[in-house]
Amino acid sequence: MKDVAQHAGVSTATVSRVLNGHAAPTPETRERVLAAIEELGYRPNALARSLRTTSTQTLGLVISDLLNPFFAEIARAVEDEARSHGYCVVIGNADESAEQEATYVRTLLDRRVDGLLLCPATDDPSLVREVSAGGVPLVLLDRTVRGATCPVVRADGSEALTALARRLVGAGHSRIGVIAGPPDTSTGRERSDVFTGALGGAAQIVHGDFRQESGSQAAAKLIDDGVTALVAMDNLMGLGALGEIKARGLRIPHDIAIAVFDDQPWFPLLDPPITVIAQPTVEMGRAAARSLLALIDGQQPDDVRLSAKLVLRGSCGEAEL
Amino acid sequence: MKDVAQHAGVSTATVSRVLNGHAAPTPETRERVLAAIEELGYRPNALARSLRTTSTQTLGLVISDLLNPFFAEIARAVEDEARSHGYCVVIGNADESAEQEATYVRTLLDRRVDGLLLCPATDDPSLVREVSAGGVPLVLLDRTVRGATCPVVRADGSEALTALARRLVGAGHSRIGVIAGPPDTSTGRERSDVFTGALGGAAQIVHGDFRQESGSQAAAKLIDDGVTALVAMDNLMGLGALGEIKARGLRIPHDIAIAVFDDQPWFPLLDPPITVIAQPTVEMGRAAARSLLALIDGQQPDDVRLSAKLVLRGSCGEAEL
DNA sequence: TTGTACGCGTTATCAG
DNA sequence: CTGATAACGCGTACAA
Repeated sequence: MKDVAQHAGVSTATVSRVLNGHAAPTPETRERVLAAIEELGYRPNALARSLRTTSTQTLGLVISDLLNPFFAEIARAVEDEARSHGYCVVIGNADESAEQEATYVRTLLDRRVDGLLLCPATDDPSLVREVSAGGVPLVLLDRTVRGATCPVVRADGSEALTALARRLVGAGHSRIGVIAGPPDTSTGRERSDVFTGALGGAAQIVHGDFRQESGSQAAAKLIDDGVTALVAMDNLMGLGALGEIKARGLRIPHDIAIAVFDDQPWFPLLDPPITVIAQPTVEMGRAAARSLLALIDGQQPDDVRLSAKLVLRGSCGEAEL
Repeated sequence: MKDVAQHAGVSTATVSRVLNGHAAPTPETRERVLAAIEELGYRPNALARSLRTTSTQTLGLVISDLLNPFFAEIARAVEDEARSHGYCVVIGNADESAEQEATYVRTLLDRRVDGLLLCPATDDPSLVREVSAGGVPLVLLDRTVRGATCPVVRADGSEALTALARRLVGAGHSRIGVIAGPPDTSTGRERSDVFTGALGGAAQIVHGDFRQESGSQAAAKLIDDGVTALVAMDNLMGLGALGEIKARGLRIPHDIAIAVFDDQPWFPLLDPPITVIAQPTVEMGRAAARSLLALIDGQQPDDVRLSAKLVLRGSCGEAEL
């Protein structure tokens, strides 16, 4: 910057003013500064700028698992929305580990992100408290924690899950297996609670960890137990369950019905296509980003609940109804 | 930091020394400082630290498309490797747009990442030159650019593609359709060049853009032209092609054979399972991170070429051979 | 071993 | 409209 100033025959202050679009500088000096910048290939140091302004124009996003397409979609939506407001997003991948999540959150805070978007790995509120204590704007995404005091953006699957339960019961299923998420996550508990509630308690539940492998194992256990329908509460566990079904040579929906929470582009390719509960991922990501930006702006955004939708495709025997 | 110093009855210099694990401070003063840090919940400002040390312990990764599982896997591998070396990764999503790619690269440079990993959207070398001119360590990943002078890490699909070509010809296919990537990307060109070369020129090529929609359109065109086999040079275009095949009610491999570049966890679930050319994504990501760290360390890492492997599953009529 | 003082690259205040 | 100058939070030579 000093070089640029010298080159243009002005002070660094003036260079700064040109850079920040202040009204002050004469068109003529502005021209000279711009020319010098161009010639020297000068680029301002964002670190120094942030140190001075205490604003990084950056949002932190800590997600549970980058390899889970559901979160990848959310990440992309967050990024789109943020960019359209002049913000950058730094993504941290917690890999469904509370420890790694905490590490990332602290790293992002140390780098002074202007706000934080968090998909909590567990419903333990301690990390959330830590962030709040630091006074950093925080929004929870997809999952919540016990006694959360910050805005939460998530999908509401109640209606869809209830409809699905009715559908399965109506199709004559009396032994239904639920492949649920971890009991210490809000989505892991709520989805299976709502579903089994609608079922009237006639379900068998196995908890997985939102990963493919756990879906296979849970499916194996439930099939051995004689269920005639399987509901996977996450796309990765659904993938695992489908693999187990295929490995056993079972036919869908004749031998076993299946539905999956989260839609994926390849579900319609299977035979029969898979019935799913689709979450509005893009809207969730965008809404979360907007809420966080509002919070940063000093406003008090409300919680957001977007509803998930049941998409019937045939894997629950819909065609036969 | 001043607060901590006061609280512990020392100078900020001593606090700094404790923070950075210098040998100097007495165990006793160290103890006091640590206590003060704990009590005040002090966290060092990474911005200020980086400004002073000119090192951010951060790697930039600009990828073509976060929603493409291939890149998501790479991103995760890069992150794992980087973290194990004490580095953090900032991911930028270029969305297959050269413009957005350039924006992200500049943003990352402005934030003074210690090095940059780039999956170039096109083979135009100008952006790469710009980075190199800035003296920032740079490694190209998956794709290269014309006249690249920096280390490149990528998969070599020649052997697998040649084997696939032989297989298809051996199975009696004489009209083979290739769904290639954009001609202005190295992977878009090379894969179809190698494949059609091995075929002896008897292929019809349609270029897509590494996205699902373009895969459907390309497949439609090629099927209309009467091909009996389809090879998609990327998993997303493969997804699109499979959708088009399903929509037309064609049977694989009887009516049409298909193979896809990139493996995906759901390919084995289809009936028949899809034959693929699998890239070593994890190793690519890790190798790229290692190369970049070596470069940052002042070494001169060589290019890395990992070989992709043909995985026969049945969608090219292997069972009938 | 510890403290003082300077500088990293910016922005903002205050004179002029 | 422009130019000194202080300050952002930290690391480090230098002196004590």
